[in-house]
Amino acid sequence: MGRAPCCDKANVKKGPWSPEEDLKLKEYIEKYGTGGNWIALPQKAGLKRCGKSCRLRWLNYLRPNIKHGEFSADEDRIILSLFASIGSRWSIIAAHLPGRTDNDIKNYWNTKLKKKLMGTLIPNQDHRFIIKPSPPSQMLPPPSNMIQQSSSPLLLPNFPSQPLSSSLLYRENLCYQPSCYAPAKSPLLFSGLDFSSPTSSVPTVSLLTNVSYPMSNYASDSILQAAPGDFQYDYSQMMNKQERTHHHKHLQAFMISEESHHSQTIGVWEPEEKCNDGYYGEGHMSSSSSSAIEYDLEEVKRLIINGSGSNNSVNAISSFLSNPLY
DNA sequence: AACACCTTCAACCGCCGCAAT
DNA sequence: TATTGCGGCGGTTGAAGGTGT
Repeated sequence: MGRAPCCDKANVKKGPWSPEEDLKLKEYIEKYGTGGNWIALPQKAGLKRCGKSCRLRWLNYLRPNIKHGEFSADEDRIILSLFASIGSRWSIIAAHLPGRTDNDIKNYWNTKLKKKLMGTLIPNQDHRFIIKPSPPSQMLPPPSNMIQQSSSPLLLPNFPSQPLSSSLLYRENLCYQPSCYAPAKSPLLFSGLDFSSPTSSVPTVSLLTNVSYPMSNYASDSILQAAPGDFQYDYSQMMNKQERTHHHKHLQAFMISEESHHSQTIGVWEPEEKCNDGYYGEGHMSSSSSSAIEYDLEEVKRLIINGSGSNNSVNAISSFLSNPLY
């Protein structure tokens, strides 16, 4: 049996809202609130609209302190960083941008930001993409054990030749996703990476992500990783249990050492099923390594708070945004 | 000026999670 | 435990305006 419609489709108005309707809705909500029942609201407010439509209109347009207009560079940075971390979870991203709605950010991403990003990539003959190199003056010296030592652009395997759908990067678990946002000049980008090997056990470098998930098909199963300057999100707020179980069956935590530029295993998480508080964190580390992750996460937090120059996430996005080719 | 194509973004659609029953 | 209904979310659509030819 299908669900009953939330309203009588035949008797509700659709399409753009008139100023009169806006006024009615605004005045009603300011006077009585939503009453926790959007379905009943339109009738009470004298509107021939679906409750969902009223809710959307209020949240995206009428409610106080909505910010319209151009997105700032800072907002760009936040969106990019969060998208790299959590994908197209617009409501979560919107929560980090006061005055912006998820719809706004989604539209902005789909119409502008994504294109800016694509503008930094150059397709070559075999449908791979390369990152436009930054001017030499901005290049940092590469680490000694860097896989790609040349000054030529970094090759990204199998980058989709189709325009990116809003959630493709996340959903396809593209291991090179963070590099899309990173300027080629970042040494960490190259550290210990072998993007070309589907079976490589070397995790991707999580440049912009906080603690990234899920990990790629190219890396070994689901790998959770952190980079210096990254910070820990409570992913229990971002994924439901089913998702977590799916993505984190055999969790491993990695720390990318900025000094040595190679991956270093610092702990292995127990399978998610064993977790009972819905939080991926210290409590679930195997005992032999729990202190390691605790210390490192604290260190990571400290780096963020102190802004001690190791904040690769921020630096990478800043570099990306300040790249003259951007 | 007229037409075609492109871009933007408000609004809709359908699905999901969760609380109430 | 199963069902129902609502709020919330992300993906998609299509009208309107902009731009190019």
